[in-house]
Amino acid sequence: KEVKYNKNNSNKNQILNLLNKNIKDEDKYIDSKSFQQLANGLFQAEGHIGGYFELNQTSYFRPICYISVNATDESVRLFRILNKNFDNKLKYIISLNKSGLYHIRIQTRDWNLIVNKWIPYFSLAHGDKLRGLKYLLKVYYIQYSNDKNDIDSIIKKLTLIYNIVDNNQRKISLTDKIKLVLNHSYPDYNINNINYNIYNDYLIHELPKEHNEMSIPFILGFYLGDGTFNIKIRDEGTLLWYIGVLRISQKYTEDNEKLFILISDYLNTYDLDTIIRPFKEGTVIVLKVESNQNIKKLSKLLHVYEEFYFIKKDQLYFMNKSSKLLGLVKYWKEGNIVLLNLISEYNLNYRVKNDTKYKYYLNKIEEGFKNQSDLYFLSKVGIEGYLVKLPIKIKPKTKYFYYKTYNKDKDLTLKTALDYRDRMLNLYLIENDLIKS
DNA sequence: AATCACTCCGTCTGACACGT
DNA sequence: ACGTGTCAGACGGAGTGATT
Repeated sequence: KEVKYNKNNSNKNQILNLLNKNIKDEDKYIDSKSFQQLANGLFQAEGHIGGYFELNQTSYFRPICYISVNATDESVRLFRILNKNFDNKLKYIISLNKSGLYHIRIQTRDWNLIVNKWIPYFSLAHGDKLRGLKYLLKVYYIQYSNDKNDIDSIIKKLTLIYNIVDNNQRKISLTDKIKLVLNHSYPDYNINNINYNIYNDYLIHELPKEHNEMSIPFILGFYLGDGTFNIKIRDEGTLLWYIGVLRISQKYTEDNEKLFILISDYLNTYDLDTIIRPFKEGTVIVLKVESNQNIKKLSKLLHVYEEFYFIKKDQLYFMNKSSKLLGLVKYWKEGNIVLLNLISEYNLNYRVKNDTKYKYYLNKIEEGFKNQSDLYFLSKVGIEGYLVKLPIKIKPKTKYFYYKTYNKDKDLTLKTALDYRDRMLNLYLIENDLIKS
């Protein structure tokens, strides 16, 4: 279980000390390219590029780049590895939120580090984040150029700054800021002469096509930031129905839609289907991996990067484990209960919140299977005996139990077949760490 | 399954302050 | 011009439940 840092078990200095420790030995062998892809995915989701002005009447801009997440032992581990890629020059900011949980920001406000390290490192980002980095670089070149104080440079720089974040919360509007700065440096200049349309041309409207690199670690990192996985329990008819769903939601923008299509196309090459849907009257766009088949495929792809589970460790183990049962428990009572227990244990969305609900589901399973035949996964073979065919991967795909082997005792034959079926299913649960032996 | 309505609180995005 | 500590209001979206 991942440990969350809250006001009862930690203070700021303790967390800071942990962050400043060296990375763990086993993390020293992490593939740096894969980790960079993962970090870029996380940056895509939780990263920020922005900054602020020192003074209202000047255009001197101070940048801020960061990634922020809840403070847990795993997010500390993640940030330590990330910071090692920056020669440990990134700073940490720790804050306590209202519910008593700590939050960490790994950030820099250092132009030098941003231009030489941050921007190159996060060049695998897409859409608005990539655009933001490109704008920030342009701002840097203007701010430190010889003609930085030219009217043209000032307006160009301010225009770029105001477009780094699509929903900026600046107190002064772009036109007011331009007026303030120009008024201060050029009191005689007639600000009514400014043609703002020209400066919009400095913005990048279409990102270059070379940035279409996609990878499983990037998707994993993106999921770590903005994704969620849960299993819905549908309670209709006589039996329960379990549906695994992984979702990543983003604010609806053209950039994000393109990114989702890129991810979707990439996952398609692994024969994995996704659904992209607008949500909340088109303000949000959601990428979903649904259906038990798709979840199983995704689970296998992600499992390769188990060392990168980080802040979604619990959720991803839950996904890996439950995907061993999704789709095959329909006629299998024990499997049904184990899956229900898993869902209850991980306490995720559509959680089995309280005992009453849990007991209700358990009872539903008991009742549901009363009406089902006990001869599931087993069929009669003419007048010769029985055949057991299990939904799991197993050495002989099917196993026969002939009457003649058991002295033509049909009841004994059936019992042996059933014992075999139950034993193998139970073994499957044990081997996949779904129950204790 | 899809969609809608509603609430709450956590994060996002700067902003301020002060030192050198 | 730049480093750094700390703060806060607004907005977004997670969570929830109901309906079709």
